[in-house]
Amino acid sequence: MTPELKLQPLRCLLAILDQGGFHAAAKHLHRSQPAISMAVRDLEERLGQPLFEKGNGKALLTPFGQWCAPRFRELVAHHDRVSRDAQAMASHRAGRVDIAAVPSVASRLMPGILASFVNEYPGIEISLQDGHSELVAQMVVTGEVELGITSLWQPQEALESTPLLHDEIGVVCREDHPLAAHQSLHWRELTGHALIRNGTSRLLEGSPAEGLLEQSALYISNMISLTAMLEAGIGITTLPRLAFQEEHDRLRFVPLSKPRLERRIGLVSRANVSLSPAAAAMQRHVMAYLEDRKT
Amino acid sequence: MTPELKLQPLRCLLAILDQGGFHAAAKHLHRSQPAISMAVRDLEERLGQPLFEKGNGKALLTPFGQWCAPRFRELVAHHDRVSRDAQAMASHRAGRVDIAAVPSVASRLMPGILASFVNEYPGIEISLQDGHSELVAQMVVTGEVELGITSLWQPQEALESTPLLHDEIGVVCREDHPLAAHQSLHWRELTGHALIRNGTSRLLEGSPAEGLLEQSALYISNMISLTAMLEAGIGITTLPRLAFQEEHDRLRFVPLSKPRLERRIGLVSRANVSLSPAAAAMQRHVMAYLEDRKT
DNA sequence: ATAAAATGATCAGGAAGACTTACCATGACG
DNA sequence: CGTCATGGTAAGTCTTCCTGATCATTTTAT
Repeated sequence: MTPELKLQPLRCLLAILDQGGFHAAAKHLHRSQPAISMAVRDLEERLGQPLFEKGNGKALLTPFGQWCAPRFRELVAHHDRVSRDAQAMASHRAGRVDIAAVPSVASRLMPGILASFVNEYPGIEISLQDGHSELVAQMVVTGEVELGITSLWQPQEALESTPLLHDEIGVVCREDHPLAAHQSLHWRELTGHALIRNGTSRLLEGSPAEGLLEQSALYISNMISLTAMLEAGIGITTLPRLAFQEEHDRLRFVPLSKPRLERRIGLVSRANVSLSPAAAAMQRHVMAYLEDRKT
Repeated sequence: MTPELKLQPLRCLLAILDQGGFHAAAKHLHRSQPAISMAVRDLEERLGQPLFEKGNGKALLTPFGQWCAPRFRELVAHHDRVSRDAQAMASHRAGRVDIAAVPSVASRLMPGILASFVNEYPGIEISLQDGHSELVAQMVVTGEVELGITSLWQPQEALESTPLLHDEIGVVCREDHPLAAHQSLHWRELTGHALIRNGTSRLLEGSPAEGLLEQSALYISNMISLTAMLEAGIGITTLPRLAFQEEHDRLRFVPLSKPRLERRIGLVSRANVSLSPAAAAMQRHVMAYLEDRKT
């Protein structure tokens, strides 16, 4: 019923109009002149009406042709737009990645990563949000974000993860605290000191130091508040090194050596679902960036 | 640089999505299944990115594919429209308009409009379908129809709209309902009465009467069912006047005066795309018809 | 007026592409 | 463990499309 108008003949028609003749159009399209003739005839047959006035030697549109031409032009333009956009999307020159990361990574690692990424892929839109590790994992599972950077808790069915770096756990206290002078600490040395729990405290769970958590009466989730409490000398806390702001001159970070604890930070994405081109580029970039940085 | 996307492979892709599998698509397109596979592979090669997830047995789009699919669908729809229009024009049927309208307009306004239109333009084919307001807008955007008559929700980028008329919102209840005797109503007077929500209830959102919706336990989308519920005295509802069938002798329409609410009905078409002659004629006709009718 | 040039149309042959038939690999299910 | 579904692959056939040569007609130049 409705004939299938192929794009090439339409392009021929438009080229004839733009270039002002069959021969010129042929040259413009890098085709031979008969090809143009045939394309036009094919179109005319499909539509059941002549597009060009016959008889006189010149290329002149029929009224029907005049009616068709702008629509054909629009259609071809539409095609080119779609094709170009898809091409741009496929080759990472456009697109969008949504990322979630735990706060420490978001504030200390991502700025550098994103700076070099936007430099390399200027067309890609990026959205970064932070949340605690389980929230990050959940956002990846639900598809709210495509990539997550978070603690590798335990292998989850729906997630695919790549380890990125190890982050050592240590004790944070004020510089004048008795523990501040140590080079490293055994967990027993913490007993008796007021311990403030925070969002990363669950990293102690399952280790010999787990018992310490039960003695702790304070839980502070906000990092700013936590820092203020530590500076006020209200107690000590445990943090991964990455989450400790090393610039703080009144606070000290002392690694826990027995047990030596660390969280493994990794890049997670949904399993069995391939990433968008933009997200794949981001994934490669993150991994390359951290690989470089290790050396 | 920009690959030439042929239409047939695009159709294959869409058929796979719509029919839910390669085999089903093949049957639908009267092709063999390998042809579909090859078409998809051809597309993927041109774009440089896979469109379908490999490995698992099911036909699942990659994110890139999900991004592409709606654009491809739009492009194919555009082609079909151009092809159909040209075909119609070639066969002296002078044209064709596809219109979508919200149900109230389709049932109460369009009969009169179309009656006079076919009288004036006997050669033009008309197709009218109805759907809720967002569906109408979407059909215009995708090019499934050229003209839409719908609630002007908020100005949309891809759409061009012309206001046609204002449609007052009111309360509909049975004639023996306590509210039926009023000439107009303040929204507070509705509290305590069982309110049935319907497809037009979102018109109350953002107004003082919005709170009423939360008390409502019933949502009925079908107008016939809604009328039956009202006649049974199960509750009251709000409707634009145009959606209320004035012939109903057991139901009453009482305007809401505080707040006075109205939906603006308008004629929408795609922006930056010229209408077919037939659609342009229809657009002029609709506007003239309603201008006449106001007086 | 006549030759020269340019227009588009036509035809046969060949290269490229698309479709089909037949067969293969894999995963779900009883 | 076999059966049925999925989609992927390979070789052969057929169609489509393009080219090169040639023709008919009109326009232009001498």
